[in-house]
Amino acid sequence: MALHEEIQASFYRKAAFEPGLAARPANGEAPTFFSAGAEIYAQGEKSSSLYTVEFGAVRVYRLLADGRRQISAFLLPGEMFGFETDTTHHFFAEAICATGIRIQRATLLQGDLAGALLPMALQSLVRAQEHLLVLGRHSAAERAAAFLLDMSERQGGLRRLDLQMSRADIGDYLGLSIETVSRVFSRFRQKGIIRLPNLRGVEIVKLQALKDLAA
Amino acid sequence: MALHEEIQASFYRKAAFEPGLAARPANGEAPTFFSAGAEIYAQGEKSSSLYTVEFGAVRVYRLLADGRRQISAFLLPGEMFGFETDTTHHFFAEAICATGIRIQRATLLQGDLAGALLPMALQSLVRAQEHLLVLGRHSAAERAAAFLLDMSERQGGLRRLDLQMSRADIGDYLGLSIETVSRVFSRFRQKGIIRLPNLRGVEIVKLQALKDLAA
DNA sequence: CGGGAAATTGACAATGCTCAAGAGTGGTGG
DNA sequence: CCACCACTCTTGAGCATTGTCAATTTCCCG
Repeated sequence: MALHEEIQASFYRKAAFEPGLAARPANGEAPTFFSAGAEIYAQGEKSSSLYTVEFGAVRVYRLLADGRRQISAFLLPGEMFGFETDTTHHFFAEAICATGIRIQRATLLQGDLAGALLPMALQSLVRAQEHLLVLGRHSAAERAAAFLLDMSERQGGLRRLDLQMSRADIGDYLGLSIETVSRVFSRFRQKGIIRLPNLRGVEIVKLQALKDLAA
Repeated sequence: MALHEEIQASFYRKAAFEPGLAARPANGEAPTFFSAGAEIYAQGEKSSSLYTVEFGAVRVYRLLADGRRQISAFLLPGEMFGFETDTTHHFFAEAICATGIRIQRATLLQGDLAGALLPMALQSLVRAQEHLLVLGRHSAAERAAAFLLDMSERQGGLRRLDLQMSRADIGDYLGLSIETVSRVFSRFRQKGIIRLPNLRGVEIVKLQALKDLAA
């Protein structure tokens, strides 16, 4: 059984006992499954849908010709992405780990739904603007602290984070090299601010220390 | 006669001869005038309006406790700003130079207008995401080139730019110090890519060279 | 267990920042 | 109208932070 099938099956098992988790959108579409690294859409592709993360995680990014990458957003369950001003995608979107995505065709989004969409778009805008401050005016340590706090808050203040994304992903999100990300995390660990129980896991020990750092 | 009154008077004088310039929005509201440096709104203020630049230029920014500033956007004539997810402003907005702003109360924006608003919000989102790439993964020279090209394109491809904003503004927009901005501009001038006819003016001489740099 | 990818760590280099001094502008008042 | 003055911009020198390159270790996952 392939990994994503395993996940899919476990999702449905869980859904059978937790009806809220399986709540369907008004149009009744079922989520589509993507395994780790799978492309959801590519830059230049025609855009005609909106995407909502059901479970898993997504990275949305742009590439430069020389291979530099900027991840503009990580999307967690419940979050929506794929807004475009025209009919073409200007970004790549990939599943970071086994991920379920609910896809809504844009044709269903005319009329009333445009109004419902505005808050989601504004949410993305606020996130992007917050991110601008981090990239423009924060040191490496401040960026890492802000990232950990953001990820924690977006998971309801959870202190044990399963980040899913690699150091390369984090670096390309924060505008840092993987080595710098690793060094900052190590320094945080040495100071007892966080623990790194496993490769992709982070536990926040001194929350206030992180908040002080995030400035 | 105070500066902004002078400006306002000159605007109306000009308007008398150029009806197009005095064109009023459908709701008939007249623009409000702000002199250079005047605050349009402040972080933490209650937000109940949307703003459209009629003439002049605006900077929207956030401040950190230690004085670091990140300008998230410059707004030029015809562009709209002030989108918020809740009823509080999360940014400061100031006039860069003598500026006219059309203010629309949010109460007028319920219903149908929400749909009309979405494209404007998405436009802001795209700009912010583009800006993320610049701040995260571009060198100082690439940032400056991207900035000049963006300003030029937003003015219809004009090659002689009157930037209005100071080096400090540009630095806080690009995540660079004023000295670095100045040095990069000087290097561009030495290479014959641009000319700097006066303090706030830039003339693009080798457009392609800038485009190559912007990567 | 073992292979391989990811992460960590170290040494060095480069980019951009800070501090400081000097030059150019443009606005203001005499 | 001109000269001054304050402010911004420019330029230089030294330094700090972060990036690059490389070696080593750790951690998964078969």
